[in-house]
Amino acid sequence: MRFRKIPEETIKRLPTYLRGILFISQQGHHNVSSRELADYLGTNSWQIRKDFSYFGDFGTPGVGYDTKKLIQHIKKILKLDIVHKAALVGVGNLGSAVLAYQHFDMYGLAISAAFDTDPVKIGKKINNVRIEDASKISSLKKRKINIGIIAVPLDAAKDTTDALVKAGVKAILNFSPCNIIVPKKVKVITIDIAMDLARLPYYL
Amino acid sequence: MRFRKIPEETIKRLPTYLRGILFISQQGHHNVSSRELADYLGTNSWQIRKDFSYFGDFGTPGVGYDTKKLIQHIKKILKLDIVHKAALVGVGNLGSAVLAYQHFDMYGLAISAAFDTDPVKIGKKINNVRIEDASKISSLKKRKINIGIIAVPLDAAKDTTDALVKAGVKAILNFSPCNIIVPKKVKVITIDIAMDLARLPYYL
DNA sequence: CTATGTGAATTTATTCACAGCA
DNA sequence: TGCTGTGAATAAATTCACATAG
Repeated sequence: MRFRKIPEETIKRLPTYLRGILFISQQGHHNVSSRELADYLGTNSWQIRKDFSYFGDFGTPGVGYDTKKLIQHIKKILKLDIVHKAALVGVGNLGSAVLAYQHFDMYGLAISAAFDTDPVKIGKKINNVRIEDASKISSLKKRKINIGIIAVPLDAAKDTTDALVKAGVKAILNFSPCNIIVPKKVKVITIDIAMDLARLPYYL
Repeated sequence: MRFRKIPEETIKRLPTYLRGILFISQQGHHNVSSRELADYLGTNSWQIRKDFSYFGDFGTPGVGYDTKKLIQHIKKILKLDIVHKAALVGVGNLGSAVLAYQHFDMYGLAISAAFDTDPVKIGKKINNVRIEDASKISSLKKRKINIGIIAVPLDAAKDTTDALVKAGVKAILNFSPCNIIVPKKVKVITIDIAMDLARLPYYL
């Protein structure tokens, strides 16, 4: 294996691969070929082999990949080998959905704090997470939580972003349909649901 | 202007551009330069000009783009110039969030049907949409609704997909963390929230 | 003089095709 | 023989640089 920088597009695909391999592993398979994984995920085998080739020789020609080893290695690359805590801001419909979402733990992710401004919600517990007053976002620094999830209404997005950045958050998942402005060292991934839905008619 | 195929990546950016131009237009500006739009959206001006160049000469050198014309034209390309009806399946936390989402109408999109299997939910109204029994998905064909949104739990995703396809749905927004299998003529866009969150630790 | 539109250059990603190993 | 790993070929997207138009 030759060392090379892992392309951004490969990084984007890794979580999907991880999901697929975890599933196949749970089915009791100790090995998986690039073809099998590709069929399961709806991709093609050469893409998978190329992607895997960026970070090591894991496969056995004629056999395939050791699922356990592969899971460990992908987790390591994505830094999912240690548990990360995330803080949710905005416990409305979308925020509640995120809190209740069942599929984070397999990636070593846990939402361990939630904030809202609504006095009715503050103090309540959802999925074992107590909702705190949004003014307490600053406490994230002490609690060593450096991932934030923004699920507040559009007009509160800017202030929420600023509060998270001030609290030392280094990565943000943003559900607001807007460009949030952060220092360069902070990574933002935006999921704009309306934008993806708006793209569908084009393909009709 | 020279005719060329619009690249897929350009199509993906168009809804964002549309959002930005709509905002700037609502502020009372009749013109916008590629630089202004780029600053607002957090991108760069040459990307915007290149993207726009694929579908016409809209700009006036020295001035910029006419916002009204640009909005109309982008809507036309994305086929958002006519109102599209979408059907939501699964009115849990996430489904409710999607139903309550305020940002669809500016794209000419309306969720006009909702389905669930829970008898407690069936018959209730959320955001003026009555929740119907999931067995009635087949009625979408008659109602000329050809966009589906899947917000059901993972184990119900396959059956829901099949029901939507059978009902003549031609485009699907899928929130389930799985590869749903559809005929080639059906377009699927998957939003896997856990996958995007799982990518964040990598950048820490 | 300002901002568009676009060829050309560059970078990045995908696909192919096959050598080489179990 | 079956499947990996990877150079090489191809395709696609981004970035630049500048001629051109108002």
